[in-house]
Amino acid sequence: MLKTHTCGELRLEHVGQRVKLAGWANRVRAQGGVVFIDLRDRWGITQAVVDAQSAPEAHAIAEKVGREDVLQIEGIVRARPEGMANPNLPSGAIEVEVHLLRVLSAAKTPPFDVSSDGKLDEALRLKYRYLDLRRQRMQRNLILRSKITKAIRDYLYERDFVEIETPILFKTTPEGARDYLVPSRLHPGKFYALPQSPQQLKQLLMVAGYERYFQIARCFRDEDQRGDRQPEFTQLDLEMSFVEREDVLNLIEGLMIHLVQVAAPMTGCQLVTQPFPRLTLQEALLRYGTDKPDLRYGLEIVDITDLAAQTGFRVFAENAAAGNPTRAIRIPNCGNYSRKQLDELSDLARSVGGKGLAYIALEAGEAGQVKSPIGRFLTVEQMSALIERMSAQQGDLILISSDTHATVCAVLDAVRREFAARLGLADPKRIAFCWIVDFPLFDWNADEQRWDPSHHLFTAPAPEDIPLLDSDPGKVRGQQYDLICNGYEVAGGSIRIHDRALQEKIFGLIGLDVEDAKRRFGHMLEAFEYGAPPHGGIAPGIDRLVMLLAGEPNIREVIAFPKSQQAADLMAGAPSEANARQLAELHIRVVKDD
RNA sequence: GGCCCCGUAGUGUAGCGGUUAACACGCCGGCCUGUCAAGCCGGAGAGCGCGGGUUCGAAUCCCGUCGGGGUCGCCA
Repeated sequence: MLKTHTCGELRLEHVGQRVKLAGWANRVRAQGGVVFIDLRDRWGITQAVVDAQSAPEAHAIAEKVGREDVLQIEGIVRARPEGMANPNLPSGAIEVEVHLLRVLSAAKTPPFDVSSDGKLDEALRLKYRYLDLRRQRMQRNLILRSKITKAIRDYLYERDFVEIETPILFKTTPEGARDYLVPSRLHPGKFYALPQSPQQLKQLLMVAGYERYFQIARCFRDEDQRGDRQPEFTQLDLEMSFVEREDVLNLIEGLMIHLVQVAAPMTGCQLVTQPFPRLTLQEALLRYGTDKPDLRYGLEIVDITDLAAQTGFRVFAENAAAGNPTRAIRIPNCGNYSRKQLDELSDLARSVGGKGLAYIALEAGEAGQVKSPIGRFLTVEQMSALIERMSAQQGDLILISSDTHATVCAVLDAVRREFAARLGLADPKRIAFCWIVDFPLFDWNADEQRWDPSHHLFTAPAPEDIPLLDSDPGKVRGQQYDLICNGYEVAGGSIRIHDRALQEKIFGLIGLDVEDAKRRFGHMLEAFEYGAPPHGGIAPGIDRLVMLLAGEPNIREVIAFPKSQQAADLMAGAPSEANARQLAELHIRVVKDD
């Protein structure tokens, strides 16, 4: 080894030892007769001291050392002189008196400062990702990710799960997200698809009798990017046989609590509540306006449809008559908002499809006025009933949306998140999980005049709702569950259909005829005829989970080599053109768009 | 595909119709034996992503385009 110790481990107890260290020059402070070099490796920073008197050769080299040069030093660990310790450095009580200094690899001046976590242009970070990854923030995040992955494996191996790999080259499934296709050289005109998730394969592993399977699986979806969505991402894919919903939820809840404990020493994250609250989808929409509520803060939605219906404000009355709701959120201590600020909130509402946002501002103080553009349509009694319903006090702001259920949800969800940000309510160190259950099995697709699966094709209906499949499919609940954390969906799963007849019935309802179904899923249907156990599973998104545990705002921060929003690798320059020979072998002709 | 924000020395920013295009860090040279965001002195380095237009005059205004980010659609 070129080093006897890491740059993070030397302490007072090592004083007097002869050591070899190697790493990068994090910062260099030349001070005439003595040069200080902060030597950095994955484990930390140790100060090397090169003295012109005692080590003239090393000193001559040290004077020319630049940032990010790769160095090896040999010397003696010594306590720093009285008053010279650096309390900001774990190794700050000691330093290494250098006798020998070697430059193992000189570095060009890097395009940005590797020794700090300061703000940088995203494109620059991605172009020089290997330098970005040297920075402390990214080192911490990737090491955290590794610890989380190991903790997941440990947890599941302890519970007798089997880790099994499934193919990356698989079959296209027209449902769901857009597939990434891989042309076949041996089969002209045919394509593999990269898996959107190993969904079918893990169910087949249940048919195969493994009973408890998991995989840290790479998944691919050719859809537009977001801060929490990359074209390739990693799921903990998991499936169990002979289980019911409770078994899966309990297993995962235990795992998540464990992962927070694993991450906490590195990131200071804290679990907000356990056991995890459970909300039905409907409840989540009514109270938070979204199927992925952030429970780190309140700002809950309150229904005021009955009160609004009685007022003289036409929008409220007409909506109530049409069966549409009016709901509101109380924002504490924002009753002094200016007209301009309130107008901006209407813009926010419009940006998510609303027509506007009514407000009642209760100015602070004894003499505080009630300001509201709809005030003149309400009697004094109606106004006070509304204020009471909202539990509002002087100084509060009430924001009201009246529209279709879906629009009211969208508007008040946006309002809620906006004020959480403005009021600093979403502390990234706090981790608030909740389960969402009781999803409808189908959504009505008005364009195609048919039912679409709201989760996926293999989700089992709630047993008591099976009769409704014939009479009222929209009312059938699926045995589906989502795990939400801090406003992000971090896992989704379900109990699956293991009965061929029921599966065929579902195919029928979503407009797949028998021939179609056989062509696409014949292997599944056939497998179900050979003794399929009842089974179910879930797939937590590891990128999102690590992002949240790390307190990061997007998943690029926890992925070593992420793609840009245009799904490009800015470092290597992917995607790139294939040459004529490659294309010919693959039986591909590229068509230029106009 | 729509909407919004950003693009100025190596980096982060300022400048928003007339400036020798500014500041900090970094870089180069010098001084310095206890620094640790070292300090002090001196210096080099951009014509403002790219293309076009408006104007006497454009980094500043307009159009297009490229790149990055956010968001709606999309993501079973």
